[in-house]
Amino acid sequence: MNALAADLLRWYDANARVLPWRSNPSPYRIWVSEVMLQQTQVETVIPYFERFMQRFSNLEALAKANQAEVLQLWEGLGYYSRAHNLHKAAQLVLQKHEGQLPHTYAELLTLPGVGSYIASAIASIAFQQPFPTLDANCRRVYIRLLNLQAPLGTPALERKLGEYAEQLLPQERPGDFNQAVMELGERICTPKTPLCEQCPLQNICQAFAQGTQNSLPQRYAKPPVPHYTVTAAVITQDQQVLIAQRPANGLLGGLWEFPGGKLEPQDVSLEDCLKREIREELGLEITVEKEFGVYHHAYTHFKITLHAFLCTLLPGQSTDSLRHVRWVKPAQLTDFAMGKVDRQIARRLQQSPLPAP
DNA sequence: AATGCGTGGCG
DNA sequence: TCGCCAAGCAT
Repeated sequence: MNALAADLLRWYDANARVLPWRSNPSPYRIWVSEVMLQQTQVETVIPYFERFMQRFSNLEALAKANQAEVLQLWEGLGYYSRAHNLHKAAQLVLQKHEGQLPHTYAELLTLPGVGSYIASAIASIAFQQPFPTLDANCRRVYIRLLNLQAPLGTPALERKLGEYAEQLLPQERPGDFNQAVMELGERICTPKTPLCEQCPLQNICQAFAQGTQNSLPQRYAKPPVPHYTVTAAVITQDQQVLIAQRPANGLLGGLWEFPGGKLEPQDVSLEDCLKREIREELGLEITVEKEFGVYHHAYTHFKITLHAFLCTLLPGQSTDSLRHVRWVKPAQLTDFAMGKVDRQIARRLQQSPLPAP
């Protein structure tokens, strides 16, 4: 084993945190943890993982679950296609692999939601196979060790990182090595103000030697994010409110919301915007009664300011033919998975009585 | 291959 | 307050 791997594994053995997916590390638990950890930090994932495992303690339980319940347990974690893909993949494994997660990298890669990182992570951590992981932590650690100045994402850099990861990976304990690099990146070799004094690799780190660690890795500047004004309708009737389910794919796919949409140039007012959106999306005519809060939120690629309004249906309007809407009492809103803003609106509804008919 | 996809924590 | 960043994947 190379000296770097030996040093790092020694550090890991002495410092590795106790994490739920490290105790009782079944392939299923490791898989779920890796999907949840995608673009999401360890501290955020822990409570979600615990709840998920309590409800779906094995692959078969997950495969047989309702999609709605899976989504509900995922609410707040974001990137909801992960939940859809995980659920689909569990059903696929149950049908075609007799409930056993495949052992090979190539087979893992065919599962929906499993890409090169997660396939390597499962193969190495669950099945002790020598596949190097290359996530954001590993990239940062290797870029600093080698003092690489190229911006993230450039092909030459990616190739170099892949070769380096391959070269460092020990045949023994590949899964622990991968986790050690990631945990070093998360706790010591952090994006801002890394704790180089505590780093077991300080003496071989070229960025530390040059004093460049704080400016690595380099990135391309991100384009400015657009800001939209959005309206949402809280349509009430007989002490119930109308919610609508979003399309299965795309932003907040499959989640429930208070219907509405973006303010367009032709809208002369927020009220105008909301009436138009409800007409276009649901074919319903509404009366906009009263403001119900202003909400700010930042998604990955844009920001919104959302104006919610209490509304009522005009006489003669019916929702009977609409498949993706439900009338629910405020207390029931908890049963429907929602994004953050709509959940805030739902909570406010649960705290304030609806207007009397 | 460039872009869309959530949310929370941090400085 | 606000931009940055995170155990990436799909298309």
